[in-house]
Amino acid sequence: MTTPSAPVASRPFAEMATDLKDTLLLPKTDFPMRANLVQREPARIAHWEKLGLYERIQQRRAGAPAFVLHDGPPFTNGDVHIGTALNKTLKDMVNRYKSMRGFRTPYVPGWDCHGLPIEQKVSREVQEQKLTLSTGELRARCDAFAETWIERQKSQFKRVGVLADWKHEYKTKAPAFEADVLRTFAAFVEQGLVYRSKKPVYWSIPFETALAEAEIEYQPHVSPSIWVKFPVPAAEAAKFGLPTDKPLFVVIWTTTPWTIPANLAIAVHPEVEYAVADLGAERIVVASALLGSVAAAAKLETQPAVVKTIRGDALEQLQPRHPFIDRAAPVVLADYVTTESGTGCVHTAPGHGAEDYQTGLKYKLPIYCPVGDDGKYLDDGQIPADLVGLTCLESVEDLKAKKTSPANIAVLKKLDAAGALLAKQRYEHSYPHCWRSKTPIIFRAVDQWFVSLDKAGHRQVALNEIAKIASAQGWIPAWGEARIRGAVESRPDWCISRQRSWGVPIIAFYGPDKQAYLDAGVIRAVAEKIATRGTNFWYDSTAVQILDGVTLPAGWPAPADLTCGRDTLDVWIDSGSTQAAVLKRGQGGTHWPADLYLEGSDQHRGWFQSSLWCSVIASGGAPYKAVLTHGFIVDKNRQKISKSSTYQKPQTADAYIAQHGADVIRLWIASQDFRDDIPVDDEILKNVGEAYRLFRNTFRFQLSTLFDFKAAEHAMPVAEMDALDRWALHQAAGLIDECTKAYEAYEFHRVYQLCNQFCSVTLSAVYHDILKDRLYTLGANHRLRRSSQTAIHHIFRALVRLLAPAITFTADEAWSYATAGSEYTEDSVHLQDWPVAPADWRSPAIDAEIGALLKVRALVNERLEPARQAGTIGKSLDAAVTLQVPAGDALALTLERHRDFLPELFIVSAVTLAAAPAGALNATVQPCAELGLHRCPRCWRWVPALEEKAPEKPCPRCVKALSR
RNA sequence: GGGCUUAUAGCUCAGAUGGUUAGAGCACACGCUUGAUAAGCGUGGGGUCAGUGGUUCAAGUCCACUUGAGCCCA
Repeated sequence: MTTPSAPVASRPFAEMATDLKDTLLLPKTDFPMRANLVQREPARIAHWEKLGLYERIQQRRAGAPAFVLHDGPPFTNGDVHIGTALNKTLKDMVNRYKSMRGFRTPYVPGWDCHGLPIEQKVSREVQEQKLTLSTGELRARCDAFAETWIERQKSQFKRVGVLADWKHEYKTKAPAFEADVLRTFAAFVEQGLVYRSKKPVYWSIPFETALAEAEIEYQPHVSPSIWVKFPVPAAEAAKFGLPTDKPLFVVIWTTTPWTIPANLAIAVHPEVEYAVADLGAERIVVASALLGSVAAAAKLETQPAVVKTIRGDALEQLQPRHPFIDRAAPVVLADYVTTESGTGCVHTAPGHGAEDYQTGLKYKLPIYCPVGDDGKYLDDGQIPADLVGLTCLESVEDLKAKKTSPANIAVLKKLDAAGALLAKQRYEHSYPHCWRSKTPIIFRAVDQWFVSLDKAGHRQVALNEIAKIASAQGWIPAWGEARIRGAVESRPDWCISRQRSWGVPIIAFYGPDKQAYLDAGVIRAVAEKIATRGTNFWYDSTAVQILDGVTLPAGWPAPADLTCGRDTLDVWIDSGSTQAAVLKRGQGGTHWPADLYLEGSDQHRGWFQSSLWCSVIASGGAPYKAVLTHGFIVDKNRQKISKSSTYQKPQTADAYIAQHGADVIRLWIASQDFRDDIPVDDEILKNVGEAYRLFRNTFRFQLSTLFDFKAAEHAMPVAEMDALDRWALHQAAGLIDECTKAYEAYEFHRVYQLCNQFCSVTLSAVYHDILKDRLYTLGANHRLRRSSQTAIHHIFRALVRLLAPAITFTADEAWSYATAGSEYTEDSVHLQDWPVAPADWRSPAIDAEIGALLKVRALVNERLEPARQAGTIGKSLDAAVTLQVPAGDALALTLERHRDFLPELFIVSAVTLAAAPAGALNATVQPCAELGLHRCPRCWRWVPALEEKAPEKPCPRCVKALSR
């Protein structure tokens, strides 16, 4: 670090002595006007690291009550996005504010390392390199991938000025952390909440593996679409008041004939009108609106006559029969049924579709999936013998030959043979394909692990906790309560298993009969081993090795007969366990529950919820006392940036910082009401840049006017100070109050607005402008000058600290110049206490009086303007003002009392008070030059007479100043 | 389609419990200053408070609907 050399004594000596300007006490500082943030900030970060600023701040508050902001971990798969930087910066501002307020603020940053996006990225690389890796090898690559990004993100967070306990950071892939995730899982198991059931997933037949949404590609595909008749027994029809004199069928439409054997129901819309239509020999039920298209598909020559119409909800629990399997296909109701295509009667196979699954759960239908891992029909006693063993797969060869799958062909034949096929057509549509095999995927229910959320009353506990937090005003903004309440109330049982590799393995074992074995004690025992050896231990070992030394529960097969499960836990269990792995363990000096969680509003359904469930189940209560949320970054049209045409540049934090510097980005973050969407564009950042310069110049001006002021020597007791200075202190006290209130409410944008207004109006346009005359022209130790310097000194120290949480770099820089006289200091502004205005700063009487005078000043300024426009005066000092004052009222008395102060206040050369003829206040302006006044060459005021004896002929006041 | 939210000058924000001609800073225009100078000061223009309809003596502020936008879900 370099200290710039002082440029003070560099004037050419020829100008010295005789130059009156040199006799002025002009402002002087090394604090540069130009911030040069992009270049300079990294040096300050290095300075802070060398100091161990984070540790110093913690030491400074050792023993103080802690305020724990628990960090939600960013996902470690890319550069820090500007939105992520926004989140981290808000956290940093909260921590810095709280720490200055006197709290110990341990901040343990986290990293979310597991999950599909990383596994997929790594898998694609592996695929491109045509490698075949074991699960363990793949996981090692994922680990390395995450680690690389942790390091890069860390440096990017530091670059924005985030201060954190990087030494105690947590990573969800760390063995100790993974062990805690498993302990959370063990708590679920112990309470009997974990059960096994089926749920449909995307399934790749060639790879016999589940796929995630992100792993499927939509491609054009030709499917056989079929209209199938489900016979309604006459007795059933009669029950529902449907005609029984001809055979009656409910007609469904599907493009996946192979799912017909798994059909368990027919869904209709409760409010849609259905028609019983006469086809001559038989009658069919379809949605009235679709009768025409069904007739066309069936190639009927005449439009069938409608015998009867009936609303969908009146058909509920009608029991049509499956066309070729001996069971009913009950009519159920579902809102997703439309009359846009098909028949309005939707073939429902709960084991083969997402909506079908939901409906299945609602009607308590089995989640039936008669298709094996290999895509072939299983012999389960229900599947017709001639279908067993046929595959649903359309191989790449089939696709080339435009052939449909053997299963489809066989089902079509069976339907035809049963007389159930009303119509058949080629159907071209976009269909999901496996990204690796390029074959169509199927939707297929597989065994999953679920957590029951109602069994032990946890949902009620969670809802109670939500209410409790609400009654303590913990949801900020308040609507956060409704948001998370909705998520918690409507959440179905939690499916916690994933058929993935990059995650925490589910410690489950399978016997020879494929029976699953799960036990809390075993999970805990294995977690102990994983805590030291990492989860690869699970993948690299046999059940015998894993269970070595573990006492098995009664009824378990011998370890030699067990195999290890290959599912991993939903990553939301990882993130839901951070409160256990970090807060419960007091990592880095934290405590449970946290005082605050602070994330984007999407996390009501995400991390806030997963943390709540995990904490409620394992610990009986919420892991946070308050939850603060922010919105998302949008463009100037309030549209998400990804949709924006103007913003195609990279939206990384680094890209923004490289252009504006971290402090401008931080100030932008502080300037926005982050509870709503947060717009960013060049104009906004340009405006913030202006505000930044305003703050910087305010600091600079104040520093420069204090160049010869030493508080210990020159500071004046407030009671002895000049009225104007006491007015300024009163204003500053108000600013401190308001800003503190705003920080307490996390309304940083109010701080920004308040400080902006304070600096530009209260200080720059009024206070500082008026002060220049006395600061520059009076003797160094003049009472007024020292009085003003005392006020500036106090105001500066308050203002810098009020802004320190936001513009951390600049505040620290200004603080260093003020306290150490150089660019850097060890006693950083971030180690200081929050400013509190002493009682004697407040003087409402003075404030009211000066306030009244400032109103007159506004009038004077208005009257000055025409003269300036006319060219008769330039600066206001060139004018003499006559005030016409209504006699006898309060204002007249105030003006009279401050008569001698008025020229200084108005920054004019003379003020005369006169009685107002009309009874209203007015002001008239005359150029001093026309009044026979003389301009002092030193202070530029116009005075009745100059001191002719002095060589430079200054005014008497300046002569006095010079004589000191 | 559902849940939650949002809409005040070009930009960022104020506008308790409904009550005089809707405020501030920035930006903009026109000047001044050149002793905060890649700074500072003054004056000024600019808003049918997203739209429509209601309640009321009175609505940016309450109600309904519509439209745009965001997050989440389907």
